[in-house]
Amino acid sequence: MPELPEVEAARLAVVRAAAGRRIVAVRCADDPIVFEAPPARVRRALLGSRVLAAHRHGKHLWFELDRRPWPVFHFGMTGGFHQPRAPGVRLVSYGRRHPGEVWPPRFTRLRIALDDGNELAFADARRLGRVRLRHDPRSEPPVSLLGFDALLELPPPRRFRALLRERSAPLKALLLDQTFAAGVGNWMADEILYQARLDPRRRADTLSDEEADRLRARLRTVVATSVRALNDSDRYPRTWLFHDRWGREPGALTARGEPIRYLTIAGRTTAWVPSVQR
DNA sequence: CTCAGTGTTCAGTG
DNA sequence: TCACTGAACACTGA
Repeated sequence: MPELPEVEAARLAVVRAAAGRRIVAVRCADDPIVFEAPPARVRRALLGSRVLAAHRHGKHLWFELDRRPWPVFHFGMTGGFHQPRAPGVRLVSYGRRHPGEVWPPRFTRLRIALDDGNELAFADARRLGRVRLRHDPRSEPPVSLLGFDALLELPPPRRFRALLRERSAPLKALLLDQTFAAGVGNWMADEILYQARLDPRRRADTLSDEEADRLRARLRTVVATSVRALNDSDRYPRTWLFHDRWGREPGALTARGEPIRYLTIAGRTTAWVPSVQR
C-alpha cells in the first residue's frame, strides 16, 4: 500500500500528464464502496473541467480543477493511478501495480481521457481506496483531520518533542497514527524506528530529548529519501531494513547481519531488530 | 483451503 | 471524555 512516497510519485505523474489539460471523457464504475458520490455526480464534476494542479497531504491526493468540487483520492492498500505507455499495450503505474500490465488495467474504477489523447486510470483491486468530492479538500474531512505532512511539515525539534510528550502510545502505533504524522505507513514506521535505534514498543512519552531528536531526524530522512527515489525501492540504500523485512522469514537478517524479529503492534506486523533497538 | 497484507474506521475497553 | 486496541472491511495471491 501506498504510503507517502507512492502517493507523491502519483501526484507528480498526474501533474505531468494532466496539468493544463481538459477532461474530455470520464468512465466511472458504479461502486458505492470506493466512491462516496454516485457515478453521475463524479462524472459531472470531472467532465469538461480543466486540471490546474494536483496536491497531496499525507496519503491523500486531489486534483485542483478550474471549478469545484474537486476529486480527492485515497489509495487504500492496493489503489493507484496508471497511464498507457503505448495505447493498448503497456502501462505505467503509480501506487500499487495490479497483475496484467495492459490497458485498461484490471480493477479500473475511474478512467479519465484528456484533451491531448492521453488517459489516466484509477484502479484498486481490494477496494479499500476511496474517491470523494470536496469543495475545499484541505479544510474538510478527511484531510482536515490529518496531522503534519511527513514530507512538507515536519515540526521543529522542540515542537516535535512536545508532541511526543503528550502521547502514551507505543512509538509504532504513534507513527501509524495519521493525526500525528500524515503519510507514514507500516514499512516506513519500522524503517524509521530501526534507523533511530528505538524499540517499537517504547511509549512516546518516555523518550529523552536526544531520542526524540533521533526519531525526528530519521523520520525526515526516510521520508525524503524514499520520495527522492520516486518510490523505486531498488534505489533505497542497501542498509535499509526495507529490503529484508518481508515474508516474516524466521532467519531473516539485515544487510549488517542483525537478526530481524516480528511482533504485532496496533494490529500491524512490526519488523524490528532487538540487538539495535532499545 | 488458509492466511497475510505498504490502510482506515469504529466499537469496545480502561 | 480521552486514548488506545483490535476486529471488520474486501479481495488477491502465495
